[in-house]
Amino acid sequence: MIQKMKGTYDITRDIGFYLEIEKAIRKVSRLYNVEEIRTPHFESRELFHRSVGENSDIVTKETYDFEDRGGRVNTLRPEGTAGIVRALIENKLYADPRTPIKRYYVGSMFRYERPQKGRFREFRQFGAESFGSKHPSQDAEMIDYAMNILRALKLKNVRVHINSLGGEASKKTYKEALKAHLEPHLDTLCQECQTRYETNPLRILDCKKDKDKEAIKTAPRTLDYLTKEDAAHFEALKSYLEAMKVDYKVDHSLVRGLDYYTHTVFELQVSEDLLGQQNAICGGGRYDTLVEDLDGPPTPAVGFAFGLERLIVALKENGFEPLSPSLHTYFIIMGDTARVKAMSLMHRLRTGGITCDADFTERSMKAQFKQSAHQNARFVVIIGEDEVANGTVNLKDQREGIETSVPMNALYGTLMERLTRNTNAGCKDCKEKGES
RNA sequence: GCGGCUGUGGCGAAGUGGUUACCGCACCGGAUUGUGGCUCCGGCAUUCGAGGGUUCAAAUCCCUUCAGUCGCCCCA
Repeated sequence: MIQKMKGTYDITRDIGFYLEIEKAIRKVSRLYNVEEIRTPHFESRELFHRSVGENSDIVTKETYDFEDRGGRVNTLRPEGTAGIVRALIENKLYADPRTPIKRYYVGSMFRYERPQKGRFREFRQFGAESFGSKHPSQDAEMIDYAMNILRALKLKNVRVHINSLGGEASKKTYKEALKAHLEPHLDTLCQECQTRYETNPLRILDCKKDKDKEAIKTAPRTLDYLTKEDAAHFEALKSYLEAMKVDYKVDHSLVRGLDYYTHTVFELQVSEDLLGQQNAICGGGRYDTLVEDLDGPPTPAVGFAFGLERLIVALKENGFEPLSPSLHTYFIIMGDTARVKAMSLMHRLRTGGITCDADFTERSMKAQFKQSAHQNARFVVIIGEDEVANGTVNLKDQREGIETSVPMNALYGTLMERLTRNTNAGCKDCKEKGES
């Protein structure tokens, strides 16, 4: 038997979760005036090397690279931002008069990692980006937007962690201060951190291995090295968050693994007993130089990304139940001539917006009734030789248990009348129709 | 990349060398010749993740491999 590739999965029973999440995404994104964008699942390898960072874990050991028949070097996208930025530049979206340019995306990302709880090789992210504003209110709006997605899904107990790395100047002086501080303690750090000391010293801060070591505990904090302007940006962000009643926690160890972040970085975390070390369901931040680094015009930007698998684990723990599809009518068919009539009637009902299904396997009547129950059908329509002869069908209300004989040509009208009579007691589909 | 645990029908789950692989749920058929949910009866894996080996005999022992899961690293 051919099996799915390691770290991938088929969405079968959980499809309802994805549909509900996508629905919430569309609804909330509209409120923030954010449009969808869809970009390719693979890009040139160079794009990710230049954006995510040559020394990031993602690029050094996690990308799916392949050479195509034309000799081009492709990479399956490991994250969403790089492709969006490329599309922004290539399509000159920055020239759109409606600025900032705000776009969201939902789709698969790929990283070659050992799968575990909340982590897959093909996984799905929902993310959003805003291009063209360097104002802290834009950072705040993005955080509020992300939190509102969770509110729409009724997810509780989410903590917002924020920190600031500052702009280029702040980052540089901080990096020097950090290196100066760490130098005498270098030999106490883990092997990997000793390499990071040269390649990416910031990341030493959130190393789990060295977390409790003296050198890390006493390390300087990014916030203490911000320029006056950068510090003001962070303070303003906090006041906007407070204005929107977004609770946050300043987290000095939050530096994040992608090289392109500047100023604000943030994560939305659920408690560790749900997802262990994978408890960040959303991560994001500002990246003011990335567009320029990728040969676009200087454009400040801020964005975030959700891991949908992790979000679903959290939703399940919160008792979230996607709506299960319900069926208006199930046809129970006895005999070939009845089947012809039934097909005709179902076509008529469906044309008028009534959902129906029937048995297509010539099962016993008993089995067909069982099936109607499995399908959660509100009504059962019974049609056999007698009914065909009389031009009627038997209509049974499965909730009330009442069965009546209805002329075939009156079936649609009768069903419509009964389905819309008491919608609050009735089917979910009708309720939804009423809402929109 | 490293470590722990696991892999028996659609699902859950017994079985640790001996004959046709317990059982439960689900499913199908019948009792009830056209009315679900309850009850009763019957059916439903030549095969135990895959491949190889040991043995008179393997789901059970050995080797290899694949996959799942949890953790480390890191990340969404």
